[in-house]
Amino acid sequence: MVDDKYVKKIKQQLHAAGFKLTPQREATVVSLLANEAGHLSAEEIYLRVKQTTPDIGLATVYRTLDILSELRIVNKVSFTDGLVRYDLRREGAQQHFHHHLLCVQCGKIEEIHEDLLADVEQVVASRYHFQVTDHKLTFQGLCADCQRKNKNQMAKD
Amino acid sequence: MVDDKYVKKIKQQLHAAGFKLTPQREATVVSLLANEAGHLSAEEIYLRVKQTTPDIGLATVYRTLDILSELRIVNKVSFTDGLVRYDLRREGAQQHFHHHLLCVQCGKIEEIHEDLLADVEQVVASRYHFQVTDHKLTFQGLCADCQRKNKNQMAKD
DNA sequence: GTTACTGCAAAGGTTTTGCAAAAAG
DNA sequence: CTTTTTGCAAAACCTTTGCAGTAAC
Repeated sequence: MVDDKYVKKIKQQLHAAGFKLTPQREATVVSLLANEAGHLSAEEIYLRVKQTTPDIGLATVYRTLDILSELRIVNKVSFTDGLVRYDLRREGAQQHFHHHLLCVQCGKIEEIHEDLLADVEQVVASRYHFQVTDHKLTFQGLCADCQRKNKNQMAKD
Repeated sequence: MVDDKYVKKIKQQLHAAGFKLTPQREATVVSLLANEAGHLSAEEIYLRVKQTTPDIGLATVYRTLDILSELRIVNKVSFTDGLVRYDLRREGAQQHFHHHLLCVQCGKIEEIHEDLLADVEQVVASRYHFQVTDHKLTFQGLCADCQRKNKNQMAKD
């Protein structure tokens, strides 16, 4: 299911940073890799990991996510519901160029894996003397589904 | 100190939406207007309002911020520390075009009041059929100060 | 007068921490 | 063997809620 190469690579990164390779950490990494969609909260990740590793504790998941975050293997993202969510940084084209579309009506979060900000980062660097290492971009609005629903609703009224 | 016109306008908006104009709400609005920098957490706003209105409660500040947020007078923003912060939406050029530069070293948050995303929003609308009403853009990296500090530090080593 | 609003304290939810036991290297 | 890591429970945190009293309209 999950590409073993990624798991190995992340294990190497952990090892290189002096962390021990415990089953709990591996299970968490595997679980993150298995979840394509991303944007899971710590609790959601915990529930998933628990399916394969039932005796893991929530605190361990938090601690593992902190480590993965520190090693820049996952990104912390935060919308306005006061919950921190975690995204795996994937290889290649997707790694740095990853934006969100948050529907204000149904709450769905879509992802864009396309670099829309290359030009903008240039501007920021030169005009504001700010050395950009990463960015977070979220658009709020209406997803295609909700636009359609609203149109149908209006037709009824 | 604070431009009275803005206070009046916001009071009108509250009134129009059927809310009562209490001293606590006015004090909160005045305090938000007095703080140019923005990005304050509920607690920070509470402490500021308390200076002029000592017997206000934290819950009231939360409730007021909820109302102001609902009326789109303030924006909720959230960085990765799990705290919700509030930004006053100002008039004119600044209202929709407001991005953040977060320094990962010193934690300072700078603002850009310039629309960098007009083109990008066009792309999102047409390519992803997503109707954008708002956006949140944060760049992480090193501010000019920290870049300089790091350079000096390296010279020493 | 009615209704909405307030402060307080208690409850709710998420995240962190202390600690003794267990496991990794 | 030493050091890190774990699970649990308790604590710490931010935010919301219930309620009786108060203030706005």
